[in-house]
Amino acid sequence: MAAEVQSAGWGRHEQQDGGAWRKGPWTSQEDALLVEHVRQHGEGRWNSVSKLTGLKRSGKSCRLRWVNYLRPDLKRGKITPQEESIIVQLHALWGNRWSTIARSLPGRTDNEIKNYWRTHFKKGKPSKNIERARARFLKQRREMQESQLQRQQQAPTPQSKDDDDVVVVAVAEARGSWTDDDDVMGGAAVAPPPSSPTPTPTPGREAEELIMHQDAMDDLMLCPAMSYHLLLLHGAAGHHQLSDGGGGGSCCASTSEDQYGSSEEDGATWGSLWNLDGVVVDADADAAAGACTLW
DNA sequence: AATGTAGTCAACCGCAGGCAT
DNA sequence: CATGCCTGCGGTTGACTACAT
Repeated sequence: MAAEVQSAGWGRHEQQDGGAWRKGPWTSQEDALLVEHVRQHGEGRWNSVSKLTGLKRSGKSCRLRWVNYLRPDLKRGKITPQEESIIVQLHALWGNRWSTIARSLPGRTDNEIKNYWRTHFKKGKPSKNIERARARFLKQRREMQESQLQRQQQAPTPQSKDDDDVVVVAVAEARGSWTDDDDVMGGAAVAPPPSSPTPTPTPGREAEELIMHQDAMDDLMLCPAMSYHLLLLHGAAGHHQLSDGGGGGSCCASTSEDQYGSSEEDGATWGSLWNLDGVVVDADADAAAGACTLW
């Protein structure tokens, strides 16, 4: 039922003025009309756009155009290696849930990410950067686990809970102080799993979910920035504090432009975090891992 | 310079879930 | 509770561009 109704739904207000919806590329005039409409009425109510603006576009088309092209917070330009790594790792975690992945990449649309994936990974091999990053993350995770083990052996803490559980809870608690808009990797790290699209879960609820998805959290450790957050929460990152970047809550919680724009110093921030180009995956990889200063 | 091929991107289509009535 | 509508998502397509031959 839904299918037929739905298709009809979007085209239902059909034929405004007896004519069919316009299709194909948008003109600048149409864009202007849509932008003006959103400016006045906000997002949503897409089906009313045609009535209010005279635009001969379906609500569905209007929404798509706005979301994928006209939104002011969209980031233009190529996907950066950092973003690429995030995409790959989140895809490994979530599969083709492009919208979920997109939420971890402010300024990028699901469509963009989807296209990028299809172009770069669908039929080909992952880039060198990705392979390097994967190798490094695996290695670093192993080292982390080893160091944790050592810590536990050397100085058993009064904590009754397993370390990983503590991390999970800490992440959930920290969530409260991070904003979705600002929090790039934080969003990624604590984004609800695919099966639980909770709009605004309470911290407690979220902690519960995260604990429930302990396996997923384990996978998340593959992502350097996510792991970084976890390390921060463990107090293992020295002077790097979550308060860095103000409300952002982390070194990588600045705005999208800040992160990937042309800024060199921001590039340095990411560089220190990801250090993709300098990573060597060989016998000296240990040193390379160390070169990732945040570890 | 012309042609073929691959890559990229915008847009469409169908489906499913949520919400209101 | 059932029905219909709205919105969002993922898959797919087609046009355009860049590059190779």
